[in-house]
Order: sequence, then structure tokens, then C-alpha cells
Amino acid sequence: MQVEKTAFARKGTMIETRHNGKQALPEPTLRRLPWYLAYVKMLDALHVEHVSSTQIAKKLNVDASQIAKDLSFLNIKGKTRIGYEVRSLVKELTDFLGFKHRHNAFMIGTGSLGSALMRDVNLVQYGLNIVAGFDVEPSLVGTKVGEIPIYDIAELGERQRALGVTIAVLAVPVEHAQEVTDRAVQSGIKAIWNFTPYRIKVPNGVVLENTSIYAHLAVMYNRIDAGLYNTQTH
Amino acid sequence: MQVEKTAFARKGTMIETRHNGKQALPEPTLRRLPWYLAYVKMLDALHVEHVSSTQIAKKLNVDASQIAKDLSFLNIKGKTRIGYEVRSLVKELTDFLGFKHRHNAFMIGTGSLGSALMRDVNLVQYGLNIVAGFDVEPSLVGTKVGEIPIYDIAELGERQRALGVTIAVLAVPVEHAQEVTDRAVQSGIKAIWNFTPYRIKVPNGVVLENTSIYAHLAVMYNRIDAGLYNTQTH
DNA sequence: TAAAATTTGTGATATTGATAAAAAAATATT
DNA sequence: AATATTTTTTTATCAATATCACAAATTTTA
Repeated sequence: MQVEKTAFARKGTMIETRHNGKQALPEPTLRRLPWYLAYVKMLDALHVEHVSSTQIAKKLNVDASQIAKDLSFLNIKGKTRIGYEVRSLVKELTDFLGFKHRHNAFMIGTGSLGSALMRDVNLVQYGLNIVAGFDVEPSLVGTKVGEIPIYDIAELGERQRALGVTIAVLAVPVEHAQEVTDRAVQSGIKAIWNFTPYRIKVPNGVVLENTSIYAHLAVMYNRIDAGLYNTQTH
Repeated sequence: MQVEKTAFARKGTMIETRHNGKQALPEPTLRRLPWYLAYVKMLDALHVEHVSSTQIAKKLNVDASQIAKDLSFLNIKGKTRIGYEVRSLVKELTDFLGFKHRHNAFMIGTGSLGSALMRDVNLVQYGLNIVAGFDVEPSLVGTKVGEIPIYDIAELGERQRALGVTIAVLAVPVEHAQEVTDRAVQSGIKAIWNFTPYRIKVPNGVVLENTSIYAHLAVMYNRIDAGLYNTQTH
């Protein structure tokens, strides 16, 4: 008899279980999950009930077995000759990706990009709720972006304590990225979503996610120049 | 005597030269270059003249030999015991990454995220110049975001022909991503910067760069939940 | 002048993830 | 009930890239 086996164990080793019980899954897999979610959400809206990995594969340009593998990490099983149940796929993915939760966050740097992101209502749909902005510029402090108030960055610590926010979105000029980060961490921030092109350093225990959209621009320019097409990765 | 040897030829094979003469360099390398640029720009502003790969490594959390390797792809040579010349590093990187060029672009979808990006003045600093926006929403057509006019999406083709713009930034709702893409391609667009979480398909000959910021959110949530820290990749 | 220290440049190795192919399971059809 | 078909699941192979270790070069210092 076989003990419940972890799907797709590599090289004979079990995939390790992290200390909170969640499986450690490859980052490329994690990055693909939102694509699947976006697609099956669409199907759900069209009242489609089942979808196979081969169907998804055809639409999204991802290998079918890759999709099956990815989903098996979440213990999502499909039925032979039927495929996956769209409804539960939406639910499980949304759940796993953390999009149904509400994560409160601070926006640090409310200039061009920062205020732009504060105006993006989609973020809240994906679980990110920006509750306050911070800046050094006196002309901005005291104003609002939409409904969101902007405070002086000197108040970061006390606002953190008052609101219990642990996520910060960083959109300051490159030259201040590191110092502002240090201050944020000192103020109790536990996760930083970095939109600057600068590679900030954070102490152990703080989550850092870099999203430098300008780097993506560089990749695009390079492909255009090179006459390289369709070599999409991300 | 040795013939001029390409740096870091792998497995004995020369790195192939692309038809425009540029070297084919690994995508991870290309993605790291903007980090180096951001850092050395800062140094340049501080009038630092030389910087070694070990110094950069310490600041950016990237392996020193990785940096040396990356830079050698661009034929940037350092001096032993001195390092690289900051000034020329800035110049060469900016040049190579295409940031000094002006690339005109259309914004398709001027809702929350789209208009947000149109307001981001940094984009032009990185070579992207959004000259017009397009939307289906009648209340938006005819208005402006900053200085940039918004047209009806039906005009996409004629505007393309009139302005010769070949890059489109896509920020429409997921469910319209594919149809809008098809229309854009048909209108003569040659490169698409996709901000939707949907994995659109483009015909061969069209460059596609996906930047789904929401996917990054998912990665961040996952790390927070898992108690995994500092496993930054991008 | 010579040795030491530091840094670049380069090759080898190991790891990781994608791809392709094969097997197994479950359902529908005859 | 048996067979065929579709789909998931598994295994094996391959390619890409990061990591590690070392050699060559050059400046600094004794």
C-alpha cells in the first residue's frame, strides 16, 4: 500500500513542507497561477463548467502537462475526460493566491508613479488595500489621492503602530530608496513591494518583492531591436 | 596567436551574433542590467569615478562574478584593482538598454491603471513616450490625461498610420485583452507591453512583454504567508 | 625592486525548471 | 462487458543559468 504521495516529487525526494504547512512550490509555478486564474474567471463568467488542461494550454501558450503539474501542487485534481471544475478552480486559486483576503498597505512616495498606483482600483480587487500615503514634499502632505490621505513620512512609525499595517509599497526616487526602506523596516513594516529600479536591501525577516516596470521596458526594447519575437517568459 | 574570442563562450560554441549585430544575451542578465544602471547613476551623481564588481555586489546582493560576467556580455572591461569606470558604465548601459532613445507608444485602455501609467512622468525618462490613449468608454473619449488625448478605439488604425507608432501598452479589462490585442496587431502595432493578468497571444513578428503587477502581488502574499524571507529574485 | 593584495576574467559544476514522451485512470460508447 | 478515447499523471531528458573556484593581471606597499 502506498502512503499519500506528494505529487511530482523530484529526484525521489519529497517536496518539503514549510513550517506553516504550505507546500514550497517553485516560483515560476506561482507566477503562472494568476494566468490560470484570469482565464478560468472568464470561463466562469461565461458559465462554462469544466475545462481541461489541454484547453487552457491552447489558449495560454503553456504546455498542458505543465499546467497539470502546477495545479497538482495545490492538490487540485482534474477528472479524466472531463477536466477541471471551473467553479472550484476559481475558488481554490483565488484562495491560494491570497486575493480574497484584504491586505492593508502604505504607499511610500506619492509622486507620479505612487499616486498613479493609489488611483488603481484594481489593486483592491487583488487584495491590496492602500490606506495611507507618505511623502516628504510639504505641498503633498495633508492632501488626498482619491480617498486616501497623505501624511508626512516622519509620521510613518506612529501611523504604523496605530493602524497595524505591515506592507509598504515603495515608489520614491532611486536615490532615497534605501534610506526610506530602512526607516520603513524600523517602523515595523514586514513586507515591501519595491517599484523603484533600485535593488534595496532588507534585513532577514522582511519580505521583498521587486517590480521594476522599467526593467521590463528594457527587455522589450531589446527584443524590438534584435528582431526577436514572441520569446515571452513572464 | 589567438583569434578575438567572444567572452564566456559556453560549451565550446560561440555565442551567436544576431542579424543586427547585437549579441544574444541571457534574459536574466538583461533584467539585471537596469539594477546596475540605477546604482552607478547614483555613484555618478556623487562624482565617484570607479567602482568594482565586489562593491556593486555588496550593495545589490548579486554575486560579484555574476556582475562581471553580465558586463562582459556588453564588452565592458574593468581594470584590475580599480574596477569599472562609472561614467562610461552609465553611458554604455543607458545606451544598450535603449533608455536614451525616444519610443513613441499608445496606451490602450485608459481606465484606472492605464490613466495611472499615463500620468507616470518617469516613463519618458526611460524612453517611453505615450502620445495617445484609446478607450471604448464614450465619457472618456475626447478628454485628456495630462496632455495626452484619448481617442475612440475605433480610430486606432488611422492614428497608427498617421503617427507611425508601433508600441502599445495594454491596460484593458481581462475579458477584452485578446480581442483588443488582435485589433492592435491588425492596426500595425509591432510590440505590446501587456499589463493585464491575461496571457494574450500575438502572431509571430510581434514582440510581447508581460508585466502583470498582480502576479507579483501573489508572490509577495505567498512569501508573507509562508514565512519565507528575502528570497528575492526579480 | 619585489612581494602581497585585490580584482577581473573564465571555465567547470550543480541546480533548476521546461519539454516531450509514456503510462495510468476513468469515462463513454458499442 | 469490452473497447476506445480522452485526460491526468508520471518519468526521463534536455537546456539554461547560477554558483563556485581558479588563473591572470595590475596596483600598492614594504
